[in-house]
Amino acid sequence: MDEQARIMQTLGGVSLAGHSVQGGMALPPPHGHDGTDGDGRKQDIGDILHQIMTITDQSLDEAQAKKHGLNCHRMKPALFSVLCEIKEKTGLSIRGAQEEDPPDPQLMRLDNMLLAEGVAGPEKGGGSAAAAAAAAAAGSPTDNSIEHSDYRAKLSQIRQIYHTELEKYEQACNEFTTHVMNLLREQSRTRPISPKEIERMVSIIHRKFSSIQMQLKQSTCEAVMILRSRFLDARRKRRNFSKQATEILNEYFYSHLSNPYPSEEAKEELAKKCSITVSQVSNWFGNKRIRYKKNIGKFQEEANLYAAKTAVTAAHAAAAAVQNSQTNSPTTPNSGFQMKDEEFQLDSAENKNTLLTNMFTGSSGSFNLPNSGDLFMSMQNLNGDSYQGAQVGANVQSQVDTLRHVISQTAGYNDVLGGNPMYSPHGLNGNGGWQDATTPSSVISPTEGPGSVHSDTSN
DNA sequence: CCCTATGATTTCGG
DNA sequence: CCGAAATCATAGGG
Repeated sequence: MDEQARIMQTLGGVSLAGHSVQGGMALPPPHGHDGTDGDGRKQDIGDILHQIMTITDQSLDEAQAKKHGLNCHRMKPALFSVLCEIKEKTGLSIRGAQEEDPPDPQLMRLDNMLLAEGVAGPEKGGGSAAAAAAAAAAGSPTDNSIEHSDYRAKLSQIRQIYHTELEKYEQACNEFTTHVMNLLREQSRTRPISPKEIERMVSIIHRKFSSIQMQLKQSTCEAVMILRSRFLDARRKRRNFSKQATEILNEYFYSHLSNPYPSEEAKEELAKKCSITVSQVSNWFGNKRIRYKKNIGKFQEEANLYAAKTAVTAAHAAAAAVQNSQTNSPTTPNSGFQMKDEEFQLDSAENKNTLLTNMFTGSSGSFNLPNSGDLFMSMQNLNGDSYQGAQVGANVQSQVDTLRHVISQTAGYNDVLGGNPMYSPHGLNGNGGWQDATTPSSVISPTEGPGSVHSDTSN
């Protein structure tokens, strides 16, 4: 036991010195005890330790030979186990000092962003997808998708660089890790290196490499941001929609004035017709609603224009029927329809609308009005739902004049075609919202909409 | 260069 | 997530 303690003491010093190779040579044997018997062995141990300490100073072959010699030394197992014990003690304190790695929030943020941008995500086609997008963009006349494909091409470029770099880092990391692990494993035969320590070493290496990765991610993020600001932000440099698109949108808007909220399908259709996106349609209607409501007066002309236009369009469809049912007595148009007057005792203007509408709807059964059966809707549609009407009547050409005649003979209704501000925004209630089309209020004077009408936002 | 129109974005409420 | 409202930023006309 006495001897054991001595060895321990000696090794304690050596082991620590060996850790941060600074001893250079074995410590002198500790003093203060009777050491007459173990002198030879002490010499032995000192020799071994010296060899261990200086092993790195020697040439490879030499060291290899020496190592082998050490490995076969009779004292080796005992020494080694003691070294391990000591190491265990010091190792604990080291391990306690630096605990598990925290899931770096910065890295998480970068990862999330890269994922969101589609840079880090699954390879979903990669360049081929971009090529396809470019091809699609080239094929279609949608002008903003050209920029978009450009953006995507650049993005996929970034993505490619990112991936190759990442792969490179990963490979290097793995190589280095295995190299170090082999080294340590090899050394663990002569030095007390526990598997846990190897693990720790590996994790340190990984941390180092992941910090490099983070730099890569960081710069990739920056690149994406720059790209975004160059392209996507350029969408703020808006292009006005084509005249035709605006036309179509306005037609829809004014023909659904009582409820200008296109359904998803309607939006899609409008988007297709206008060569814009659905969200652009939504934007347009959002803007239109708010701006219309804010200053109805300003939109009167436009409203009348489109009302007239659609009325005329509808007229195309209806003209034929109108013509052969009665061309000479338009003042009593309800003769041929099953209208019940008592149900339509509204003010005269609307009554006229009703008459005309019923003329149209009654004579041409192909008017599939959204709320068919609802006469108020029909009235409002006269103002007029040309959406379906345009399709139905597109081929009728020559009856415009007839219809004009019919309309003008319908007392007072020539306002519609004349463009006078008689157009009434049905369905827009006084609170600044569009109410349900099925419960229309009485007509609001166009010049007395919610809030000031003619002042605009002169703030 | 100013002014208005207009498409897009942001903010806020349901 | 949708829509209202406010706001931003540019287009486009004079």
